[in-house]
Amino acid sequence: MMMQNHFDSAVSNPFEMRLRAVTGVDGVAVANILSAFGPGRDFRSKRDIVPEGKPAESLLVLTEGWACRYRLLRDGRRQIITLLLPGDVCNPDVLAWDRADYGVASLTACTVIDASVTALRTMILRMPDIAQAWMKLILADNAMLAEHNACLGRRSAREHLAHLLCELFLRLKTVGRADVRNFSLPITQEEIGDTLGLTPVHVNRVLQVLRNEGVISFQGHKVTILNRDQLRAEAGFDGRYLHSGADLRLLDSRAPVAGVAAPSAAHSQPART
Amino acid sequence: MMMQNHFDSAVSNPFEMRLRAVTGVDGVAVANILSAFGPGRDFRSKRDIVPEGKPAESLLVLTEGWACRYRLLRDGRRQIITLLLPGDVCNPDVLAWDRADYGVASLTACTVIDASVTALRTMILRMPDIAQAWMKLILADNAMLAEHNACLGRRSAREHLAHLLCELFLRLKTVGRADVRNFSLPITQEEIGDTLGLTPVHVNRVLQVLRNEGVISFQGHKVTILNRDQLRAEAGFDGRYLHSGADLRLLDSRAPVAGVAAPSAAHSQPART
DNA sequence: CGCCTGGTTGACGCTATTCAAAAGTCGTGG
DNA sequence: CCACGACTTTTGAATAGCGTCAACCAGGCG
Repeated sequence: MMMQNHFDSAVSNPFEMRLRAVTGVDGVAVANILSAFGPGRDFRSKRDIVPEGKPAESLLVLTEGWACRYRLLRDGRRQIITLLLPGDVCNPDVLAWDRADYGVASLTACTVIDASVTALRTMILRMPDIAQAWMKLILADNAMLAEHNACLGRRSAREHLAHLLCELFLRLKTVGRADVRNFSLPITQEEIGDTLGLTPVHVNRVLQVLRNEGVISFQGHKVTILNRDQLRAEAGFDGRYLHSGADLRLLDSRAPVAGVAAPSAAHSQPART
Repeated sequence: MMMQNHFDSAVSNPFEMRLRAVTGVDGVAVANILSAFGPGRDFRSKRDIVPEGKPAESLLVLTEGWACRYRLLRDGRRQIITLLLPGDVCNPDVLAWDRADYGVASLTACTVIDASVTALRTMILRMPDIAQAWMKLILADNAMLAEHNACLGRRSAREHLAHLLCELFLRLKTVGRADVRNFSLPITQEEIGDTLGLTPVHVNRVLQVLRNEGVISFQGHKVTILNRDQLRAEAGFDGRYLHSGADLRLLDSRAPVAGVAAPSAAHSQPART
């Protein structure tokens, strides 16, 4: 069953990294899953990958760049349901229905690999551990949606934005796309607003407050977390919902992570409980 | 594998109804799934069924009454992630992790049946169609969470409340708990607020506007949808995301449903497009 | 060089929150 | 049957948070 797949460097493949982190599957199962996918397709920035309500015939995984799932209201208001990062499954529900309730769009230039649904389904039917792996991926998605509900319903704009930055940092970390305290946030403030349920104007203002207070720096779509403890505290962030094996202490200055050079203590500020 | 289960009347069992509606599984598979569950446990109103962050050892299904999944922020703010109605799975993620990210609480007196996770897992491993059924249940949950995100992020209080009423009506309908245009809404306005991300005071005000305009009537926790078309239009409601086979035309006065006596035309108002 | 997209800023308005209190409602016990 | 207390619904007034509108600025690209 194991066959050649289209990934050159297994280690740097974000989908494989995420698969291992979330599902805990072993090497053979990983190779089997990956073997179902074809070569990548490239998309320019801000294109529909799957238009809303349009049936999709294959399951898509983002391997490079940023994308999103979105819902549109009739009058044009848009809610970004999930920001999709490298390694994320774009449309898991294609495993159950051929028509998704949402659209998938690229936010930057990006590349997507796809697998035929029937191929995945037979694989799932024959290999129970792979079925379990997909179940975990879907449930991880579920957990993220639940947390976002809490953010949208009960957190202030400031808390919500801080929460988003914490989440993105950890998610990017688990696919090897974040530094010790910096990461790239290559989307517009309007798109951030569509994610948080805010207007771009308000996103801008809140962002500046966080900047002026020295919690983060943000210039040219590069974010640096200057005060991990404060950011985490303001967000009320507890990353366990990510179920991604990411080391949650990455956001805690009191618990530097083994295997990482001690974070420059000169810049990180002490916790202020 | 088929064995006696604890349901007296298969037809009126809401979990079975939902299972059939969402997953489309046949009689044998349904019986197998049901056979994994024990007799019901009863809960008083407003109790924790699974406290937040506490590990659960079994999968729970609500068969009577209302409950919810919720998340608490440190300062006491609560977001109800999902309202659970008869037939709903309380904690699907127990299939992947033993510790849920949210709590489950009863909102009314209710009864819950449970199945051991290991029993379900072996069943899933051996019977692919049952694995597929659980996948669909989970993805249906996912779809609902996504829609709620759009509600929380981009709908006004009024739109959101209208949307909630539409959703509850259809969901109750698929488990046989709603009339042609009435249903019972046995929770407090504070709990509605925790669902919509609003304060109870504001829920009260919005509710009254809808009442005064004759869109709904609402007294003693009984809701009557007086003007289906207006309610649906104001909510921007499209029930396909429910994936429950519910007849979406139940909310459209122009398409009365076969098999149902013509809704009393004297009371239903004409569409006012 | 001018256009276009995206970021920034200010003034103003509306939606929903907050605080507070009155008026039901319901279960319980006398 | 009535009285009591706890919870829920309702109402009002004041406020805060975020949205809207509009203008201006900066950078990239044809």
